[in-house]
Amino acid sequence: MEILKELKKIALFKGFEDKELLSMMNCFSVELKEYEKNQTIIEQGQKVEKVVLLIRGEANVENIDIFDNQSIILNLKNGDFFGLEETYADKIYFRDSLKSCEKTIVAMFDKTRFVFPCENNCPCHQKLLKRIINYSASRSLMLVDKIKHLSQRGIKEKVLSYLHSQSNIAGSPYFDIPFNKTELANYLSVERSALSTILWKLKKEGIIDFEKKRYHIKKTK
Amino acid sequence: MEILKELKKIALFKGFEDKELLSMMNCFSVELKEYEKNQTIIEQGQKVEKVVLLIRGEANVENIDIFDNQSIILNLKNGDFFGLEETYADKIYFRDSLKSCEKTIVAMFDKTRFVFPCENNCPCHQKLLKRIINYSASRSLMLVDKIKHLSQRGIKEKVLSYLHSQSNIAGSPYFDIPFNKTELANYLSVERSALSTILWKLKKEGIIDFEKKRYHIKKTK
DNA sequence: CTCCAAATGTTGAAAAAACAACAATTTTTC
DNA sequence: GAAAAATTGTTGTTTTTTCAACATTTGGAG
Repeated sequence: MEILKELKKIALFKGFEDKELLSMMNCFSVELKEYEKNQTIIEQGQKVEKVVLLIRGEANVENIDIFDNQSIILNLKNGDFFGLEETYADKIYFRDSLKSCEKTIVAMFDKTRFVFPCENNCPCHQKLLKRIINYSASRSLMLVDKIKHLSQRGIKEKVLSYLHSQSNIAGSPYFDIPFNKTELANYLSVERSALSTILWKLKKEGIIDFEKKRYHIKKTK
Repeated sequence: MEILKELKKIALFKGFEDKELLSMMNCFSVELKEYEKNQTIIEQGQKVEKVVLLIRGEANVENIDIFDNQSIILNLKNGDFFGLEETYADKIYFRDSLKSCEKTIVAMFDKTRFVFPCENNCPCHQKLLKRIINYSASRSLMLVDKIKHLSQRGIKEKVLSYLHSQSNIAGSPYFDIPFNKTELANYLSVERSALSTILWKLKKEGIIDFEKKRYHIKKTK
């Protein structure tokens, strides 16, 4: 079965046997769905009924605020969840939308299984729970990181803060980021054209280098 | 014992019996500590060895960034954890500091117990785990909220986004916030004097009202 | 290959925020 | 309750960002 291979690639299911995965999929009534580029997977305001796991592709968590402006909150890749926090925190409605950036495959999990583990006490729940906690904790830390970037006063500081953090995650001064320039401006919540100007200024000053989505931090600080 | 009464007030331990609490405290080698105003409870860069639970008082999560600027990431109250995410995400060092804003009592939990539940499979772990997940998930959602405020382009939009969200949490147009003006500016990462000007402008326009830490949203949108 | 659309870069003017310095007010401390 | 310290408000100047409009480049789709 094709899907099992995909699932096993995801950190959350590392080391799971085919049998375990199948029982898990049955237990959570997993439903696979496929989306084209720029489709809405979950709409802001919708009821929290499913937990979405990105199997393949890429999607953005987006929000329309009280002033009717749209912003990208997060970028999700395969292995990422959407709706996990809402489920565990007993939220009724989604406050953000999930939109595919490209051809995307997701697994829809029945939310109730996350809240009430199955009667037959299937072992996958125990195993999963620990990983889910780890996942949720990591996500929190990532959000704190984003807060740190957004808290920077100027565009220069914001983008350098972000690039340093990406470099740390990659463990190298050379790294790819998941955004093009327009999306990066959106992520950092700054004017695209101003970001463009500043990136080139930093390049000319020999502080960074970039080409498409690949960046290089030449000078630390 | 005084401490048991304090613990029972905390949402995390609601419904726990004295016996359970005592066994839990023993199991986690809980150590109580008291801090005066403006003391450093945990210093950025320190090793993650304890999980801190605020029992009484108030503390800020603060960070000094790569440009040596300090900012308040979060404000913690009784019932809030510090270090939980780092523990579950297997981080080695703290990337933020925890500083008391007033006289504060904290419980220091041995981190290893969070990672490896005790051999005797004590029931408190099971019970706690579920609540910890709920806590962690709620925190994530709160962080996403903060991101939404910081993503606003102008000071006016930032502060209104924050006040609306506080009003929602309180479930009323009248509500208290945990910050004075200086701290609010810090939290929203804007210039204090500029924030002051804008708050008064909003007041004169009849959009909001405020007095000390109490605010009132008069017009929605 | 050509055309079209999207992404990216550039510029100048307008708006907003930061900064700095100081006045007024409130809170704390002795 | 007076003095000191911290918080808050005010103002003018400087700097930065946004905004708007357009040029250039890139990346498909046919």
